[in-house]
Amino acid sequence: MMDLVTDELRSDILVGRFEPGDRLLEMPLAEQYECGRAAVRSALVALTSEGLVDRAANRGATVRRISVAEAIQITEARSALEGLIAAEAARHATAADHKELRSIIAKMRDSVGTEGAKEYSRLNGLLHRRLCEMSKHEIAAELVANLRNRAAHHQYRLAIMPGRAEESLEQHAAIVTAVVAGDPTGAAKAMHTHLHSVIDVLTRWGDA
Amino acid sequence: MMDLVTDELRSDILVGRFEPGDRLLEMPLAEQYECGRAAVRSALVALTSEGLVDRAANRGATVRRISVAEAIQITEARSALEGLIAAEAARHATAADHKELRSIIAKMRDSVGTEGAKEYSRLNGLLHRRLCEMSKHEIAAELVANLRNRAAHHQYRLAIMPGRAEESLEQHAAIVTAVVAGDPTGAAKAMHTHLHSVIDVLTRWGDA
DNA sequence: GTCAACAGGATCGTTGACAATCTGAACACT
DNA sequence: AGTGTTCAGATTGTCAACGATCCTGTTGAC
Repeated sequence: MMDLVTDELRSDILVGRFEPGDRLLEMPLAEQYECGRAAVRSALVALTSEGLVDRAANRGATVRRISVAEAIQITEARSALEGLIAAEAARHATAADHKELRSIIAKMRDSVGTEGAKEYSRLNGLLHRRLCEMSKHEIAAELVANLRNRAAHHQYRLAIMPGRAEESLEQHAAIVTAVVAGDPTGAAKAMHTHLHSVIDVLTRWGDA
Repeated sequence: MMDLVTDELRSDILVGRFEPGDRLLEMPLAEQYECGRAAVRSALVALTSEGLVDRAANRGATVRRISVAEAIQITEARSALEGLIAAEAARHATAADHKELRSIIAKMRDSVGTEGAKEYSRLNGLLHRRLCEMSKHEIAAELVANLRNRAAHHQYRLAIMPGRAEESLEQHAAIVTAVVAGDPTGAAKAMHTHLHSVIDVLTRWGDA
């Protein structure tokens, strides 16, 4: 029960059921998840370590608000780590993995014009997540997953930017091409250019 | 009191007061730190999120044991992140920072032949930590600090290897030279070669 | 009208006791 | 001897209540 509450609360924060700045009162959460205050406290401690929750002594917890400046730093760190992941994925990916990656890119290409940004965003997340798994680099994968969670809100705002999908599609395709070619340094470089283009958008966002 | 216990327990694990595999029973720890079981539980949850403690449901917590393979992955992730940090440090370091870095290198050079590996290891840690602070990159610095903690045990075994200090001294000097020169890509590269030499040692260690 | 002191409410932090679960050993059975 | 079973001990998970702390709105003096 204890770990379940942690997962549910994290999930509820990530999907926006709780927004940045919202207070996370122990008693109401205990009722909502049908558990005791102890389980909620445990979850809040864990999510604080993960950087998703702010906690002040005797003043309670809130959903952590990530500034644009922080989102940029998070993306910079992701760039460093996902470069490593892309390189390792290029080394370890199997033929079946190659097929799956190409299939994801194809679906992304389909969803660009037709459907809303939601499907493209889902495929985007799926691609990055599968690359993490293929890299067999558990440490880097865990850190990247955490960073992605922290900036989830900004990622979403970025995904619905007009024209953004077209731009990022080619970058994603370049990453997959390098991984399929078994080119570690090429894959890392492609990942860097992709995430640095994200940083560019965030920077312009911060100035405005 | 609650957060204090977390810090004390983490510190006790890092300095080896508890060794990998040791059980962390709630009741004895509560007596040792003169607090209630709740505070200990809270600390165990937090340290589990940090990767320092293993917890199995209803079976208690132990100090996490890091294999050589994991230590290698940790160092690879550090290489990616500290490359970023070295580059940012090269951008942001002030004249006073340059002076301090050169002073640390000088002290390292002194301690190589004369004193035991303990002083060199201390300066090594200090150098990396100061670079993290100078980079002004809080996100990367936090992640690196965590990774360093996770592999603390292996770092220590590595530090007392004969001849290791001489080899790593020149690598550290190269990093500082690039940072002082305000050369971000050079600093990142120097950091990469340094940490990849650490990975080499760990790899030979793993084979043996 | 402004500011400090104060009381009330809300919320967290801590404690102690109880329930649930796991571990290991003793024991019966084949 | 080997295997399955039962039971006691140890340890964690959960709960309810109490005390401590902080925020808010009000009161009163100046």
